[in-house]
Amino acid sequence: MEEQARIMSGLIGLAGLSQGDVVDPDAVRKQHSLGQPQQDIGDILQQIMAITDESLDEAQARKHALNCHRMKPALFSVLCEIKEKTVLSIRGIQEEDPPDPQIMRLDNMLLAEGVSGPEKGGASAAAAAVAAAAGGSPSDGSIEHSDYRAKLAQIRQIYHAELEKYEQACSEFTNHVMNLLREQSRTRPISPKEIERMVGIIHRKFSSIQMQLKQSTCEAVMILRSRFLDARRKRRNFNKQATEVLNQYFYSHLANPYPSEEAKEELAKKCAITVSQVSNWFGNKRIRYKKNIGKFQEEANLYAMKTAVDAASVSSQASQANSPATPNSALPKAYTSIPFTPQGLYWEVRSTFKVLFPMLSVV
DNA sequence: TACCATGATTCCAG
DNA sequence: CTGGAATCATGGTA
Repeated sequence: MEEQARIMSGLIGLAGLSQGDVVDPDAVRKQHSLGQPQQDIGDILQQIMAITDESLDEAQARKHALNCHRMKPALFSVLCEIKEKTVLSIRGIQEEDPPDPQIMRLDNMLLAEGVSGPEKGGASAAAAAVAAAAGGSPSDGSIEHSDYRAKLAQIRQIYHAELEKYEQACSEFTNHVMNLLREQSRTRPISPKEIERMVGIIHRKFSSIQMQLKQSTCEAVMILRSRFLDARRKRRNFNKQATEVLNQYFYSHLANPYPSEEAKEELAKKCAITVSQVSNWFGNKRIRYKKNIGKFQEEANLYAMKTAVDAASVSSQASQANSPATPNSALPKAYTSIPFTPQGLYWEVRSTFKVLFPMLSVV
């Protein structure tokens, strides 16, 4: 009975009433049984209205008295339980949402582009991917590639700086709210679960901001990429000297115009172009030569003559004891040591066929 | 401005 | 992965 009285007084205290107002629970019961609840409520209202007249010290003192009440924890835990069973459980249903597919998509893209993820591997992987798409090797070091890499690094830097800012703001805000709630939990019932839930809400809010950041970053990468690809399409004719070197090789290897990897590298170096450009050039040259051998005949003769002249000048410088000049002797060793490949054989047969039967161009 | 030349890209087969 | 073939897109020129 004594305990009950204490709880009652505590609750009344919470309602802002003075403990002296209702001291005896029996008296309360008596009043109720007498059928005077309206009078009772009137009193309580009166007392609530009177709170504003209380001094701050009085209110603080009452608050303190309440906080120190030994039944307070029990009361709060009951209230928390009720709260969870009602309000929070309703909200809880929509809590466990699966990871947003949109944000997963953005994350994957940022990772693939080398914006998020490990610094060096990611960035170089992206550069390599772009280089591969451009048909060049990552070590080409062409202006476009370095430009692309620099721009990507810039985007990456901004992204990480912003992300860090958001994370910091998020944790600061979370801490602030947690402290606030902890503080408030002394004066109103707040369960740890509720705090946790609140933190979750904050994180979700911040992650939506993060998603916006990720989205803009993806857009920036896309724009950069498209610009890069546009630039890639811009064709520049090789200079005269480069074309000469490539043609020289082509016509002096007409029987097997398939430069080895080393030969391609050598040619690339000589022409100041990439290995893939050499491959492209040979691919185009073979197909165009084959399509119209007649048209290229003059060019072929010209380069055959040039090669012969070069060879002659080289052989004249060499001693008589050296091996007799061949069309290839003026070329670097890598050029002359190409094995006769099956493609070469196929190429020769087809070319010969075309020379003999130009009218049968369908073959 | 039309036309051809040419480097690059794409698709496919081996 | 490489090369053939078709195609695209741009450069150069008459």
